Amino acid sequence: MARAGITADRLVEAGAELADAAGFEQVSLSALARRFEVSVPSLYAHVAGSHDLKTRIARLALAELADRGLAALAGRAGKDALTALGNVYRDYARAHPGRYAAARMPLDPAAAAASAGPRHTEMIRAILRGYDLPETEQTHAVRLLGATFHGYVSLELAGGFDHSSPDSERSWSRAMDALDALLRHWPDE
Amino acid sequence: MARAGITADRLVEAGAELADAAGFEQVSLSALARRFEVSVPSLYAHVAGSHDLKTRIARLALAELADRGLAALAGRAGKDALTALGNVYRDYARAHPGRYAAARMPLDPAAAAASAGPRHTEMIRAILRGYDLPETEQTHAVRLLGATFHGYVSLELAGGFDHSSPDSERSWSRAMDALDALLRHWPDE
DNA sequence: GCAAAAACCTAAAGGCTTTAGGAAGGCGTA
DNA sequence: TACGCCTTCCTAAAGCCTTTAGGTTTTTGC
Repeated sequence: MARAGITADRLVEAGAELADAAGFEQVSLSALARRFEVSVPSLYAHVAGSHDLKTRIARLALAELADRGLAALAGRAGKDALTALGNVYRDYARAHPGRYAAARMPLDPAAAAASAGPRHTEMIRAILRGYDLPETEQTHAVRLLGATFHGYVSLELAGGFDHSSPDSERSWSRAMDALDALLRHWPDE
Repeated sequence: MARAGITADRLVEAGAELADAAGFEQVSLSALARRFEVSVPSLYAHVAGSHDLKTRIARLALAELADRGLAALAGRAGKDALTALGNVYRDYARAHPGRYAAARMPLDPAAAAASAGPRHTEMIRAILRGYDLPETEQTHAVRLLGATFHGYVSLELAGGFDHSSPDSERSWSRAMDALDALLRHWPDE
């Protein structure tokens, strides 16, 4: 019988597509085996199991997000940079909801360290260079920005802002205005 | 054989406890059947299935959160109220991680409308009364606050702030300072 | 006290993961 | 070219989960 030419990367890519189309929780070795017309145990030659596959999808998503973020930040500073990075997260989550969900999956310390996670922190730190925050406040601001980006995107994705006016587009724009204002007038300790 | 005296409420309560102890994704009819020493199909007399059970746990969590929020807001205004509500979310999530995860589960429109979700929006709106925001900006601010609370708590719960200094406690406190400052100096449209 | 409703049961089908062990395709080398 | 080995793929089987179907026992209420 002809070989299907499966590799770990092809599995992860197909898993990511499935996640975007049907939801991250629908990703299973069974579904991928059907997709590649191969028996389920065959997949164990390429990935160590279901958890391994999902972890790889998470790392793919984190890396894609970091790549896009870095590209968006190039040549921008201040509010321009802030908005650009925010839009990268938001647009990615809306275009690839399954991948975004994967990126939020808790990774064990080993996998987390090997992921693009730290690059995300770096990107937000880079934005802060356009504002005038004391060194001791940097980490607090990074956490607040990360939380707000993630929180907004995740609530919007869950449909929290559907069917209510004003539309989410406008709220997002005002959220960026607000974060910019906050960073320009960061409260004293 | 003696009856176990199972009711939907007891199932939901046990499910919530299991979620807090082992994680929301570990909640299953099988686990609860073992817990009550009853066969799995018996549970279908009380809940409509696994999804129904999880939805009920989500609604329980939303209601508990709203109750605590309301109690915390009584007699407070301004930054005091802001911090109090933020702490309710954060403390609840840390004390009941499984329930908190359940509360974040996407509900179908019918279940969402019957849940305590709208009360949460009301609570944040109440906080805004202590600040001077134009009517048209209220919804934007509600969304930003909700997103930031949820985002921070969810990142912290996922361990995002572990093993890095300064400690999360301090960042949280500064986040409350920052949100207060933001609401006092909300940027013009 | 008896009927009906409610709580519980076994049986069974179907989906998912994972391990064990066997067959076949393809590549490197003699 | 042909041999052998590694890798890819297979079937079989066990274990866990959900859900439906249909039967029995306990409890409740008239």
